[in-house]
Amino acid sequence: MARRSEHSLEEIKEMILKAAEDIIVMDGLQALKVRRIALEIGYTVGTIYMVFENMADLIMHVKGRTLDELGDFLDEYSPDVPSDQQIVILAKKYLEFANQNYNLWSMIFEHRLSKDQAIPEWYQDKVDQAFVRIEKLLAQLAPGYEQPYVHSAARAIWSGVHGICILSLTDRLSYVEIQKIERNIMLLVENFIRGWVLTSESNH
Amino acid sequence: MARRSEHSLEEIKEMILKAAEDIIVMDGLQALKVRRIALEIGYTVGTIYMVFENMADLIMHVKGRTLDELGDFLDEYSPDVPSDQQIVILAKKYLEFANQNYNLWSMIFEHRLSKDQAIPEWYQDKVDQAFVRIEKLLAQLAPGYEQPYVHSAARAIWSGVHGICILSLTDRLSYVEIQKIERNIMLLVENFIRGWVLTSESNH
DNA sequence: ACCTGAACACCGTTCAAGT
DNA sequence: ACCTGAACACCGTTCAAGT
Repeated sequence: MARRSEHSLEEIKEMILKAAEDIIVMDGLQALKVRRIALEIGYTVGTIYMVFENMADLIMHVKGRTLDELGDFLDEYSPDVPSDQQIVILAKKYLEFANQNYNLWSMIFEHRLSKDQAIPEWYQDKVDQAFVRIEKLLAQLAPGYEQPYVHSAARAIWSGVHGICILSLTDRLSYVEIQKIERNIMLLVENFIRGWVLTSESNH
Repeated sequence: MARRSEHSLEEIKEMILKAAEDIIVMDGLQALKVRRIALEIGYTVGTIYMVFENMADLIMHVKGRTLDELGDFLDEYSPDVPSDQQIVILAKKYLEFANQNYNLWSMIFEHRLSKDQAIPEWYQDKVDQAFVRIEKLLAQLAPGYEQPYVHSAARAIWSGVHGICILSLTDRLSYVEIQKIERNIMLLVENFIRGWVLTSESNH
């Protein structure tokens, strides 16, 4: 025992994160235990505390990964359509990601760190990267509003899309059910934009 | 010890729920432990299992209570204002409740029961009572749309309001910060309604 | 019948001890 | 230096034993 050096610390860290993700995808966040991760990667519990401070730290890193994946997924949007349709497409992609990766996605919002623990800066950056990027994309599509107002509108409509997702989605829905949610998202986004553009025009 | 009969089972149940609520309000759901509840009500842990199946059962009852309180609070809305303003007022009241009772309110959405446990019927009824009532109120304000379409729109805009709340709120925000969130809610609701009424008019 | 509290299984975390 | 695994504190839940 001890001093195996079969894997570098970086490799072990990667193995742990991969194992944790697998467990969450299969059985949800509640099924994530140190001993199970240890078993899955062929090390003992102590090893996990070599590369992560504690469980909360490990979970934050899994959440960070999911945010990265979400960002990458949303970047694959197709820019060869009318502006107002792009928002709908982006919103649909968000729904698709949330549905396909439900246990990982919902974990981002379910898990709250205890009051004394501050949100790590690197994590907050990832949140910003994922969501502010969305807001920027939406803001590009805006008519001649003032910058801060555009930002608010983007944030409002995007929160709205997220609200529909979080209240509608459960573990794994059928295609028909997803289509219903898609229609609700379109309802919200299209009517909002229609009302918004209308106000813009009457201002000029 | 044993056979005290100082309180009826109903009284004990009430004491437990009250203690649990107090703990959650003060220190959040994570601070809720059987032993702490037992200490607070002056009984031992075994007693709690006389009136509740387990912790999950107890938590569901606390969530049910919060839903009742939320419903009562929203019923205090003032009907002596223009229809389109009523939605905004209702949405603002929702934000107010969520902010004032943050730990209880967020618990409704944070806590997920393990996969094997089904949602109790009485709890699902309370959810419907709280949220479908909102949807009905919103639906009343609608122009001459078809019934199912009105219902979808109500659900969409209400999910949107909830989305803004869930992404904006944290433990206890200042009055200024709450006002910012209020403005985002108004932005979403007012523009949605404007766009929606517009479509309605062009259909007739 | 009502309530206790020791006992159990399981959890995250630590750290002296091995190589 | 790297890794183990026993030990600790704490958790939810049970149930034989008291009155």
